[in-house]
Amino acid sequence: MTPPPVSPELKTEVDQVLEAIIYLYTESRRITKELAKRADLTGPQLTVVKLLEQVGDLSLSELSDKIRAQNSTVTGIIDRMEREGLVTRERSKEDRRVVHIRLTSKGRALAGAIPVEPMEIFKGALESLNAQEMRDLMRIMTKVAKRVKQIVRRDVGEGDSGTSGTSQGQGKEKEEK
Amino acid sequence: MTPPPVSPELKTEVDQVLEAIIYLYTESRRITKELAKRADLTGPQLTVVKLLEQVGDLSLSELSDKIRAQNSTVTGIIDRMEREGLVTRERSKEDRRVVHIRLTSKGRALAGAIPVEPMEIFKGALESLNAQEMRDLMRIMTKVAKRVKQIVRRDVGEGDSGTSGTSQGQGKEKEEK
DNA sequence: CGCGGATATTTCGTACGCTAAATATTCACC
DNA sequence: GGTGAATATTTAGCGTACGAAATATCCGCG
Repeated sequence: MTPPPVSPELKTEVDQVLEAIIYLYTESRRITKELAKRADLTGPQLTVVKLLEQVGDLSLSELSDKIRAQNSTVTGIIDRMEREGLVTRERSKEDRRVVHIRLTSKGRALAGAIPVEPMEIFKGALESLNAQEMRDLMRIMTKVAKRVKQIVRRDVGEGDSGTSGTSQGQGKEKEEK
Repeated sequence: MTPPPVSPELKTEVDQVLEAIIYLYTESRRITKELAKRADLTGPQLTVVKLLEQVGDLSLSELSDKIRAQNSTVTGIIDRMEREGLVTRERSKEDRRVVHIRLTSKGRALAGAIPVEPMEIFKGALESLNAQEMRDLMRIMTKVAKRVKQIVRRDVGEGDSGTSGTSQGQGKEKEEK
């Protein structure tokens, strides 16, 4: 992680909610990692293996979409998985720009050995909510997400304008002694 | 990020909530990065600069706690910031193991030039909720977080043992093979 | 005093993750 | 039927992130 919180000293309601969100997110990554380690995989690799097991071969771009990462990132992940003999690359016959990623039998065996998707734990917790809470949560989260999108589009979208400061491109430092 | 979702084809309520959470989290990172870029900083660096501006000098360990990262990670971040003349390292006099991180005037100027903490945007969105929603959200998120902690402690905590099925507390999932 | 255990930070090695630029192909259109 | 815009993937460079091991100190205790 990194950018998020800054563990607040005095907590407002907002801070608490933020903290819960951050906790859940980081925890989901930790859990993925933990589960993955048992199979000598990394978090992203476990995700890929489980995904391919479920939906079959995918092109690298499709894979990137699914796991929400850039192509260049996935290239690296697949490189390492290929090196480990978990997947193979196969150039598409119809469109030779495309590469299909396929699980090897070793990769498939490994996927089978890992019982649940990491996210299941997370889901399990959400499912402990009753119907009413579930509805409320969904409605509220959706509202917040939408609101963030608005603010982002307005405030951050095309930045600058008055942002006078910021830019000390090269001013160079020479303050201290 | 990476481990999380796997963009679901059919979305249950749970999936939607998950997606909202993931969206909010990744968006908060994206925003931090975006704001940071205007000052020629990275996300974590902006976080550090803003933090030091507000609370003053911190030891490296204190800093790690605050931004929820490992010491070794923060060492790297501070290395680069020191190189850029944004902060200085000062060995503590009382305990020579400790290093105090201090903003330089350049770092301070930069911090001053950036108007809001990135998290403010996020908070702004949460604040658009009415009192009732806020209470609900806090209660629900806290409950979910607590539940995840339970499951984690039981299923993932100390690995192996009989954890064959990573079984969720509630019988739950057993749908797909 | 001197030793062993605890604590603070750094170093090392590996894996993401992103952007920008390079490559390789495909496709549309003249 | 060739050329330039689009698309798919890879390469290159930088900055996190983490765990484990190395370093340097500090501290309590005999």
